[in-house]
Amino acid sequence: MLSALGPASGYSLSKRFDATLGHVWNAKHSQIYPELKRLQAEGLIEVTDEGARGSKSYTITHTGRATVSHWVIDTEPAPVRRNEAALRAFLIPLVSQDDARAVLQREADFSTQRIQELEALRSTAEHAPGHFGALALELGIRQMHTIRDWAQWAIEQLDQDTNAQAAHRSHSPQH
Amino acid sequence: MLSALGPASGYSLSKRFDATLGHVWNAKHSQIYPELKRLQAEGLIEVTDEGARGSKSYTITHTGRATVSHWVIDTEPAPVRRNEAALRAFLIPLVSQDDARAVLQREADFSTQRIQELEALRSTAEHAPGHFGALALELGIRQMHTIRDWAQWAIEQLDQDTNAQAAHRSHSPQH
DNA sequence: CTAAACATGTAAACGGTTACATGATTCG
DNA sequence: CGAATCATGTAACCGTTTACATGTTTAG
Repeated sequence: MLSALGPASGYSLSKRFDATLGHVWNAKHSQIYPELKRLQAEGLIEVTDEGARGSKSYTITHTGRATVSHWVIDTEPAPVRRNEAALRAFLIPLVSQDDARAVLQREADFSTQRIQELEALRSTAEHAPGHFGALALELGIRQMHTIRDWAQWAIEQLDQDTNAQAAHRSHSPQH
Repeated sequence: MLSALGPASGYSLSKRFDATLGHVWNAKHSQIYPELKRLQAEGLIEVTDEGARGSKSYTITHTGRATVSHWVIDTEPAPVRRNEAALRAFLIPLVSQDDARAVLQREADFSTQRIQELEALRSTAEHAPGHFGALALELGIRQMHTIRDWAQWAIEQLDQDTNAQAAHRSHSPQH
């Protein structure tokens, strides 16, 4: 984050996480402060200013920037292995048809809400095309659309299964 | 998993994670064995059979099944807070245009490969419509499509930006 | 004056991964 | 007979969250 958005104190990094990066990667202040010390000890960042109320401004070093670039370029994509929405989907057959519909509808509603929040962000200056976060924000929005569409599709599937079974019963009522 | 796919030993659960649920939620045997003991102590599962080589077959109890259903129905969706693809996207402006293109292309290629793997799964009996895993698999496939499409869109964006800047330079060459 | 915001830290606990460790059975 | 597979466990470590803890400055 220091490499992308410039120098900051632990406190303002924490605010940046809440505002900008939170939907992509998050960190609490209790993780940030020790991490800043560790990065400083490794020479990847340095204290460049000390302001009011004991605040310290950290700036990324040349080595630090190189390390981040290297990570971006050389890290190979890995499949996500913690997908809570999909886990619930996996277990859906355990619950009643009505409960299943409700669960999926809640997922769809939640996504709709997130889409609105993220699209509001998109019109801010920091997320203009070419800026840090613009690509990530676009991906976030698309992923929310995907979950919403999937949930609506899944509800239709449930209903079709029900109708198909009902139709089958009415055609062969004795079996 | 015991509630969805029936009784299993720690070893076979580990195999099931590798085969079926891995792309959604994963667990290693070192996590599974202690967890089975914990769930047993809480009365959510029980040992129903002891086979060869000291293998123990665990079955979900009535309470266990109720607990899982309750979790599925009552857990509200939470925004994902660890999205490595999006994090890389966020940091893309740090690297050169060529490197950026390569990173995005790798992401697209990786997704294409995953799509093929997951679609191969879809034609298996366990993933037929209405079965455990069918909805989750569909979501997984759609999410991979989303990343692939997004990466391709992002590459186009990069190229358009370059062209626009080149055009701008050629129209006002002195500035 | 006091509540909110600014600002920084530490400790305990938890979930998960990696590595260590052991032994039984089957297949070639 | 030896390698692969079946089968179960523990220990150390790491990243993260929750809770604890403290002090300063600003705005109403």
